[in-house]
Order: sequence, then structure tokens, then C-alpha cells
Amino acid sequence: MSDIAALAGVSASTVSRALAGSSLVAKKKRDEIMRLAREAGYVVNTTARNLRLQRTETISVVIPLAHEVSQPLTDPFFVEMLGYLADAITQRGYGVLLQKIVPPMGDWLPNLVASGRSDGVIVIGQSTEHQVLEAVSAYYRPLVVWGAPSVAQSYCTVGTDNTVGAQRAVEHLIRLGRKRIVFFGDPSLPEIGLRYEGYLAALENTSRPLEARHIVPAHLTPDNAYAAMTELLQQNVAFDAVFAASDLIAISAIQAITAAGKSVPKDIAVVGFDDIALAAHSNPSLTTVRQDLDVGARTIVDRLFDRLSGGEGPSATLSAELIIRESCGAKLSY
Amino acid sequence: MSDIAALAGVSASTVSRALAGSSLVAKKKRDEIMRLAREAGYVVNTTARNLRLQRTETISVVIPLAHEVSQPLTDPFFVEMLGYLADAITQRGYGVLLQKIVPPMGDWLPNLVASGRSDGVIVIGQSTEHQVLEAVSAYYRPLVVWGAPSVAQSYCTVGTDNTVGAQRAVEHLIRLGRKRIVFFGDPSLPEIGLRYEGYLAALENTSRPLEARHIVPAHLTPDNAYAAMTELLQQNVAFDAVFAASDLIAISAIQAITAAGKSVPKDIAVVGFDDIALAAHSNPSLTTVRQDLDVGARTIVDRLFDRLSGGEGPSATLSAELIIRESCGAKLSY
DNA sequence: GAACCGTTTGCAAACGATTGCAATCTGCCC
DNA sequence: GGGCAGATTGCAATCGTTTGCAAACGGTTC
Repeated sequence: MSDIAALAGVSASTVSRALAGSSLVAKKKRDEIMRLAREAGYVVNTTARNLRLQRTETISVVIPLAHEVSQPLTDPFFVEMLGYLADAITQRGYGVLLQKIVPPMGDWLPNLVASGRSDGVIVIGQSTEHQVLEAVSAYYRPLVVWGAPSVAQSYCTVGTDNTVGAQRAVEHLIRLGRKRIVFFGDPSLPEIGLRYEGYLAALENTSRPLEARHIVPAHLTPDNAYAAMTELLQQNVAFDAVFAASDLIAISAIQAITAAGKSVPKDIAVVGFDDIALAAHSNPSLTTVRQDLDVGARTIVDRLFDRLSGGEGPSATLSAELIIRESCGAKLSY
Repeated sequence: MSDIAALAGVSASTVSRALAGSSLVAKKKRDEIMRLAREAGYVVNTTARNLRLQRTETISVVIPLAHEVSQPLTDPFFVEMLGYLADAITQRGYGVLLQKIVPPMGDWLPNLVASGRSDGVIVIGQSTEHQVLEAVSAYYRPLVVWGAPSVAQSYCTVGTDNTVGAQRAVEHLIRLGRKRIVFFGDPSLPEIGLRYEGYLAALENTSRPLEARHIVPAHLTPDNAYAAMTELLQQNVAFDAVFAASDLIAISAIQAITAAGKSVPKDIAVVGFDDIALAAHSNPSLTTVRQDLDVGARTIVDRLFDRLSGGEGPSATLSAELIIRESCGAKLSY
């Protein structure tokens, strides 16, 4: 900057002001300085600027992965969400700093917050990190989490109505005449827990008592899900439907079921959750509960910027929509 | 940091050295300072550190989108690549700064480079930006581009062997007895251009002269591709196969063809390029040329870090593999 | 020509770290 | 006790900006 100052025969302060478009420096001189800077290919150094201004115009997007230790970041759900978030953040002129935390441990969030690399933090999915989020939100405001709200929770979440979504899905299976519906997923994760509640609610609402509820606590990785479903099939547990906690494991389940020589949806109906792009195109196409990630991402970013400017917007819950496709078949006769 | 210094009764220099694990400060005092810092929740301010050290330990990943002006970042190819890149970069302890440039214009790259926000830049896809890349690479070393190499090119690229991949795909269609094969994509983009060359090479190699070559310069967006294919079908141009420049537009083409009452692969065979996750699961599943993004991403990052430490590794070309699925059908009788 | 006012400008102090250099401290030996 | 070496420590400069404050400037007005 001092080079440009020398070139223009003024001080660095003036250059700084000129480049910032300040009206303190005469229009003519301002234009002259801008021209010189452009010609010299000079751009204000962001790091120094950030240090001085105590802000970075950057948002951290964090993906905590509890069970995907050695896995690359390939889960379509995260990746789709990331795309929408990146878009919403970029639109506001901010940068996106991507962080994968795996396995989430120690002081990752306090450290991230204290490091001053970003002005705000978005966490995609609570994973197993509820405690950490709770603790940090006590002193750090610009934090928004995609996930499930819970009663005594001080951090701001944005998420789909997991319970209602799940309930609709399971009710649909019941209406189709399915009797033994397996819940496929690990309810100890907050979001999955709510989906499990929806599953239970649907079962309880039905007049025809169900012969069994069955839960298979598969992790959210394809391999784990495939293995878990294969094992379930070998155990000869009788079931005619699966409500999977995510599309990704639903598709793995379908593959396992098909590989075991059974048919989806004829023998076993499958419903997923998320409506990732794959869901519409898999074979059979997947009935699922749609989360509108575009709206979700925009809501997250709105909330975050609101908090950045001192706001206190509440957590948000988006409605979930059941998308009916081939994987749960038509009504059974019974 | 001076707070911690006061707490420990030493100077800020000593704290800085202690936290950096320097052997200049006595082991005992070092541990003491580290303990104090941890208890106080103190973390070194990254911005200040970056300014002083003149490096950021951050890599920019840029996605230039020429034709997707108002589109969110949803192209599965980019997004999958991004996942692998994020992984490879994170593994080296660096941060990932995500940048979407749309429409790519003006001095986006020089500005990004000069802003000092990152130590290196990865550009996913050349899009229409060959000139810009060329110009910047003249003075900025840590730049690696995913895309096609060209003869007189000074920037470092990593990419799949587009020509050979495309040639294999088209040869496969010819072997199956397809006669009028449409090239679906815009060859003015460098990578697509190479795929077009492969297409031409395959056509020329065949002994049975083909009655027509046809090119439909669709952009790489689903909507545009769908519209282009629909229009082509309405024109009553005779063709029995489509080689699409990407899986995404291949799937859109299939949808358009199906919507027009024709069957894939019976009436029209379709082959894509990329092997995105969707390809295996779409209906019919998509025959395509596989790009190994995991290896690709790792190669990009290797090259980049090599350049960061003064290396001069050459551009790399990865081999392409034809993945045969349902969308091009079995051999026709003729 | 002095006083005054509005417009521009530059000085210098931050922002929060790292590090070369010189100063201090410690222990040891003569 | 003085001298010396080696181990620690702190001073102060530096990274590249921004900005409060005071000074300089230019033009009116009396």
C-alpha cells in the first residue's frame, strides 16, 4: 500500500481511504489512486485488514462426523447442504471456510471459535456433540446448528420437523398394510431420536396393534448400514418394512435386501429420510421424507447474520413432506 | 496473549515460544504456560499469526461457473470433487476456503491471489477461463487446475484422459451397432473439447462410415440440457445414440427422451461422462466414463503442495475407465 | 491581513502475534 | 570472587492495514 502511496505522492492513509471509497478524499484524487492501484495489480491484503478490523468476513461451516473416521466427505446429504450453504453465504459477500471434524473430540469448537478465523460458525448436524455445542453457545453468539431442537437447549438450531416427518412416513407404511416395521438408525443422535419418536407415535396411533417394533441402530454410513441389514436378514427376524433414518442408509438397506434375494417393495417396503438427489433416481426410486435444504440453508444463514448483528432469532423448524415413490409399493391386500 | 503472559508472570514473547513448543523455554515453564492457556481457553489468534508469518495455512478452492448464473452450487460433479479435495487438504492440516465465481468475470483470480487469503489456489474446471489462468500462472506458482492440459499452457493441470475416455465410450456405442451418435455438450470448453476429439477419433476409426455426426452444444446445466434434447427430438433428426459430455446432462437427456415417448436404451442409447454417484443408481443406470475423483483430488493436492515448496511437478493425466451399465443396452442385431 | 470555516491530508497508534538480538541469570571452575 | 558459557528471557521491530486526531490548506469575509 505504501508503494501505491509513493506512486500517487500521498500517504498510505490516503490510499487506504481512497480505496475504501471514502468521501474524505477528493473525488479526483480517489479515482487517480484507484487507477494506479488497478494498474499495479494491487489488492488490499485481507489478513492485515482482518486483523485491524477484527473481523474476517468468513463463516466456518463445520461437519462433525462421529462414525466415519477414515471416510472422505462423501455423504450426499452433507454435500448437498454444503452447496446450498456456500451459496447463501457467498451471496452475502462472505467467504466459506470448510471444516471437517473427525472424530469430533476435545476442544474443537472452542478452539475454532477462539482462533478468530471466522466471524460465525455453522455446524451441520449435531452428531454426538450436543454437550460441546451447549457449552460454547453460552458465550459465543454467532453459532447456528442444523439439527434438532431440544427443550433445555441454548443454541440456535434450524432443522426439519423430524418427528412429524417420520410419523407421516410410518403412517404411510401402516396404511399400505405393513405390519412389522423396522426402525433403521441410531436414535442416540438427536435428530434420529426425534425420528424415532415419530416412528413410535405412528405405531401407537394405529388401531391395529403391531406385533413388534424393532430397532436396528445402524450408523449413518453405507457400509455399516449394509452390514447391519444383512445381519438382520440372516437372523430371520420377520419384517415387511423398513423406515430408515436417512436416504443413504435406506439405499444401502435396499441393496442388502436385494442381495439377500428379497424384493423391494414386494417383500419389504423401504422409506428413507432426506430426499437427496439420489432418492429420485435410485432403483426402485425411494419413498422418503423431504427436507428442503435450499430453504434450510437460507434459514440457517439468515439466523446467523441476524445473530452477527446482535439479533436473537429463535430456533426454526421447517415442515417435512412425504414424497411417495416406488420403494414402498402400493397398498397390500389384507 | 499478554493476559496469559501476565498470569504466568512472563513476557508475551515467552508465551508465544512456549505455546509453539520451542525448546528455548524451560520444559517446566512451558508446561505451566500451556496449562494456564488451556484453562483460560486461550487460543492463538490466527489472523495475527498469519499476518506475521505471511502465510495462512489455507487453500482456496474455486469453482468457476460460466453458465449457471443464478444456480446454486449443486452440480454433483463439483460437489463430489469438493468433498475429496476438502479431505485431502484437511489431512495436511490446512483449511479450505470455498469460492464460487459466477459468472467468472474481471479480475477474480488476480484479486483472489493478491488478497492473500490463502497460500494456494485450486480451480475446479477451466470453464471459459483459460486466458485468466494462463495469465495468472505466469507469476503465481501455487495454482493447480482440474481440467484439460493443452499444448502451450503454462499452468499445471490434473485431469482425466478425456480423449481416450470419450473415444472408448463412443467405440462401445459403435460396437453395439449404433449408427448415428449425437455429441451432447459444448466443445468450446477445454475439457469438453477433448471429449469431442475422442468422439471424432472413434467415428473415424470405424470402418463403417457413419451417416452423420451431430453436435448439440448444450451447457452443463440440467435445465439447458433437457431443453436442448427436447428441441433436438422435435426436429426429427434421426439418431440412435447420445454421447453426453457429463453424467448430469446425460441424465437430463434420458429424462427428455423418455418424456418424448422414446425408450432408453432401446430407441436411443446414452453414455455419460464422470461416473457421479447418481450414475449407478439412476434408472436406467448410466453407462459412463469414470473419473476417479479420489485419486484426482489427491493428485491435485500433491501437486499444489509440491509447488508450495518450490517444486515444479508437471501436469498429470489420469486414466479413464468405461463403466458399462444399462443405458446403452446390449448389442443390436443388424 | 487576520480570523474563520470546511475540506483534505498525514502522523501515529492500534490490531495480536513472531523472532533476532542483546541482556540477564545460573551454575561452575579456577 | 571473578569470569565464562550456556540456558532463559525480554525488548522492540515487524507483518499491512485502518482511523482518531490534529495539522495544513484554500477560500471567504470582515
